[in-house]
Amino acid sequence: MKSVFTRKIIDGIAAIPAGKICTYGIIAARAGNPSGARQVARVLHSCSGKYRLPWHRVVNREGKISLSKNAGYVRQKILLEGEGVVFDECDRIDLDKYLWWPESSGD
DNA sequence: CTCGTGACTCCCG
DNA sequence: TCGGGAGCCACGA
Repeated sequence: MKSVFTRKIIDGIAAIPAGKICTYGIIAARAGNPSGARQVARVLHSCSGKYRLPWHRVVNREGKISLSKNAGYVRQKILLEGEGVVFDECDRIDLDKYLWWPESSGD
């Protein structure tokens, strides 16, 4: 862990249940930085190779995968499909159905 | 310590 | 409505 902010991001991602997804912005906001969506991505990159996080359950605001075909887009899609997540004709995920929200801890 | 970057997001044209 | 540009903030060198 580097900082609490990063830690919260990791914790938030790790808290995403299978078959569900979350967006960078939400995780960043829950971590304490609504504008830190990019940091989430950064953390993901770091954690994906260091920790064991469900990075594949994290998508952008449109519910789509931000990765490139040559990056890991295919792998992420496969992983999600393997968890029961389905993609629409636009390779998108139904945020209304699969978008999961971190625990508000009762706020 | 300073500079650069990035799996994003929002706003203006 | 679609497209491009700038902002954002933490982490690595």
